[in-house]
Amino acid sequence: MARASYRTIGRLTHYWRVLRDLEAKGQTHAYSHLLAAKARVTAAQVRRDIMVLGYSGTPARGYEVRGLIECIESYVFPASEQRVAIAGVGNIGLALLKFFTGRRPNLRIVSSFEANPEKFDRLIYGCRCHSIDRAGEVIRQEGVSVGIIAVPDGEAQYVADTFVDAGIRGILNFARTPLRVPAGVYVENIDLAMSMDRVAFFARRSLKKEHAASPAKAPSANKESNS
Amino acid sequence: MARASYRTIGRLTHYWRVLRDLEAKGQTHAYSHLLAAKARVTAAQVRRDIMVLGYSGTPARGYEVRGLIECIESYVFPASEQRVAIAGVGNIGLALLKFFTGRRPNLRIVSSFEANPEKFDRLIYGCRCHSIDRAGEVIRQEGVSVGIIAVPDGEAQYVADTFVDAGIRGILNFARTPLRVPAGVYVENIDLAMSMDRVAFFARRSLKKEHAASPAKAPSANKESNS
DNA sequence: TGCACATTGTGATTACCTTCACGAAGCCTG
DNA sequence: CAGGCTTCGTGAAGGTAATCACAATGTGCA
Repeated sequence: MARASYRTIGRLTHYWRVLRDLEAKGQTHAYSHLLAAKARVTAAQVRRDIMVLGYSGTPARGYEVRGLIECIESYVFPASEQRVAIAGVGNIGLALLKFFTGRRPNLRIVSSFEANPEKFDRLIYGCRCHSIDRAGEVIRQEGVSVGIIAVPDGEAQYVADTFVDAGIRGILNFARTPLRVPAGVYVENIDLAMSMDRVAFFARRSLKKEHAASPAKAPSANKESNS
Repeated sequence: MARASYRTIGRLTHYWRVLRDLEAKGQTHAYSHLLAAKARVTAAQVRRDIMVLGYSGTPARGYEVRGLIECIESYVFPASEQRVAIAGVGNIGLALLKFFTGRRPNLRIVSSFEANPEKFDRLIYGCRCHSIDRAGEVIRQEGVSVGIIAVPDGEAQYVADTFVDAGIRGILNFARTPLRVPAGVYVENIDLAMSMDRVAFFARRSLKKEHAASPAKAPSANKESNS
């Protein structure tokens, strides 16, 4: 049973969503073909991904929807509440806080941190805002293991260091700074400006190709945004 | 001169940023080593990426900062204003609108679309809000080539179809629906929930590894977020 | 002027995913 | 109960992107 890669984990959460839809529609079984079509991947890819779960379907019936859902849940989702903290409740940070609140199973943003004293101690979407200087203390106290960085680029490394020192092992980074973290700490970067530039670039290229009447092959629909 | 891949384009925009910083500090030349260190990639990677630009450095001096900046700009950034439209000015959409306004060179969000009539015709960050039903018309009129989708999942495909029909060739998709688009249209997906789940997963795995005292090898800091 | 050194540009290699393709296995039909 | 069909599980092959490693090149110094 191979170790799940970054991409595999992403797809598994996707299958999970598809399976929930199928279950809501009353489907009890699903073939890899069906999952593949709904998730826009190949059937072989689906089977490979499910392989890492150690879950088995049966030829002729495919995968049992309920069983597979539970298997994915126990594999990729936290068994008990996993706590998250967010640094920066500006423009993007606020939107993320609102977006994530109550949305992921067993994942909860419990604290936010800010440099701006005006926001200290306020409750924002049910989440207390602290000074970034108290981050270490609060994170340890609350048992936070995941951090979101949504602060200006220049402060990102400082926040990351604070996070790591306090025991955080996974960081979702929206700053454009590539973070330096010790081995074993997972960082996923989402660089909105980079993604925007890239989309604009390929849109232009596609238009050019059209003019040149060449078969217009863009890297096509898909990628995950990270740095 | 190889064709630039999705990842290469991303890194080039990153080098561009690094180079601008260097220029601001008065540096006139830079070695691939230096750029690599600042962008957290390998020197060979930097040289390969620069290769696709057709730009050459000199052994002994490395790359000329000013020249390389201009070369990257002319390669990845629009030569003249490229117009963007955004569908959905809810939580995330609004944050994006605010985030992107005036931030990228020659890239401007000129219109927004909504299903909610209350917002029609309002100006939001200098950008007029239209009914989604008028999207085709407005997009053609304004010459928009890039679209951002920040609507609820269920509406994403409809918006994408409208965008594509109107001539949009690149889409930045924040909905969790994998979009079906014709070949030649570039889609970059940013699935925030998926990224969050993934970070949480690898954070847990890292903690577990620590307990198991195995060498804790996470996929490590880096990835792009797309579907 | 010529030598020694550091860096570039790039063919070759490696690593990682994805896809192919096929043996094994369960179900349905007759 | 047996045959045929469809699907799963997975070793092998293929593709793409990153890394290695080295020849070529230009610089500064003696």
